[in-house]
Amino acid sequence: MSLRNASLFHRGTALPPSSPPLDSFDLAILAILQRDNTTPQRLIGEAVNLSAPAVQRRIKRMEQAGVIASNVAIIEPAAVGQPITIFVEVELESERTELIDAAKRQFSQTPEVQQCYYVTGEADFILVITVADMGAYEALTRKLFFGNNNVRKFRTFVAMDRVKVGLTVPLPD
Amino acid sequence: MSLRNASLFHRGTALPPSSPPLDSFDLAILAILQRDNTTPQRLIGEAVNLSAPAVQRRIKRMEQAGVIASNVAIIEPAAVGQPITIFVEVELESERTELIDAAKRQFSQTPEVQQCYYVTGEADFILVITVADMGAYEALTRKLFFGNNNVRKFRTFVAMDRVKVGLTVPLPD
DNA sequence: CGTGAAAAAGCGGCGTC
DNA sequence: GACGCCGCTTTTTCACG
Repeated sequence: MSLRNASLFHRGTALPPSSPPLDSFDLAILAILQRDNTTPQRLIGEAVNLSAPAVQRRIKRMEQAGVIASNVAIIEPAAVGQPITIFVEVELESERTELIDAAKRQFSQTPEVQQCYYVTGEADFILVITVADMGAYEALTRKLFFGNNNVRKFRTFVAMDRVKVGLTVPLPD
Repeated sequence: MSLRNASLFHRGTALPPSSPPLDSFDLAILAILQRDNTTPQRLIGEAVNLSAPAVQRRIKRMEQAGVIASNVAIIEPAAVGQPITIFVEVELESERTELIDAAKRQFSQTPEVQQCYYVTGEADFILVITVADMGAYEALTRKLFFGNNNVRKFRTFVAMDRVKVGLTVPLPD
């Protein structure tokens, strides 16, 4: 694997170099927010033994530090007409930097591509895709893979069961 | 492309029966909330040409219907000591129902396993795992895979770049 | 669905340790 | 520097038309 200077931190959202470490209060707050970020600061304060303003200051600090990346509503894909989830392993012909970057760009711009990771191992990319039906997936493969002559091969895994939908990060005790 | 959604059935994750279909207002609201669910209802109302209480009623309805699965803070894994993301394809020896279910249970209960899908294709499961370092991953493989004699083999893909972190669902226009 | 009032939550300053 | 207590402002919530 030709590892160029791969910075694991991507996108300007890297953590500030000198961000103060998280204490147990911060972790307790995060544990609540990643389950339900509509929880009032008052209740969070009671749960962690802190006043509401203290909770508020910590949340704001963690947002600015990038610890909290965003606050979002999680939508059930089936409810908006995308009931099928598919994993795809993509292997490229060439791993030249420009071609890798071109692939990243194309995958990023495709709305059906929910997640795209550049990986080591026997594949170069792993994609998580949601579609309305297999016809839509077939059309997508034509555009993304067969229509791209830098794609050597790809393997498809259709999800039959979403056993665990991890949004939660395992927090230290 | 039809505006209305078609039938939405996907195994266990079915929606409550007879939930009213989503109209273009609902979709516009969802598009905002899945990007930032702290957006005031007043601003959402201005964006979609609706009053704040109307927005609020629609949001509540979609929450109860399961269209909005949850409201969460997205945490940067690196900030909480889990900078490494790994994909794993797992192939089982036997696909007997009890063994499949046992595997589902074990993966679900493992905190490092962020996502777990039961899939068709050349593998049976695909896992998304976050860990502090490769030592932690090696320990995990011993527990989950080498320590489980129903696991025939597994393939590891270490993420070098999170090109796209899709939480957003592609909404119809 | 919109209007308007009441309740609640978010937000900021100030004194204290 | 961080906390807690106080107000003020904004948002949420729930009548009713």
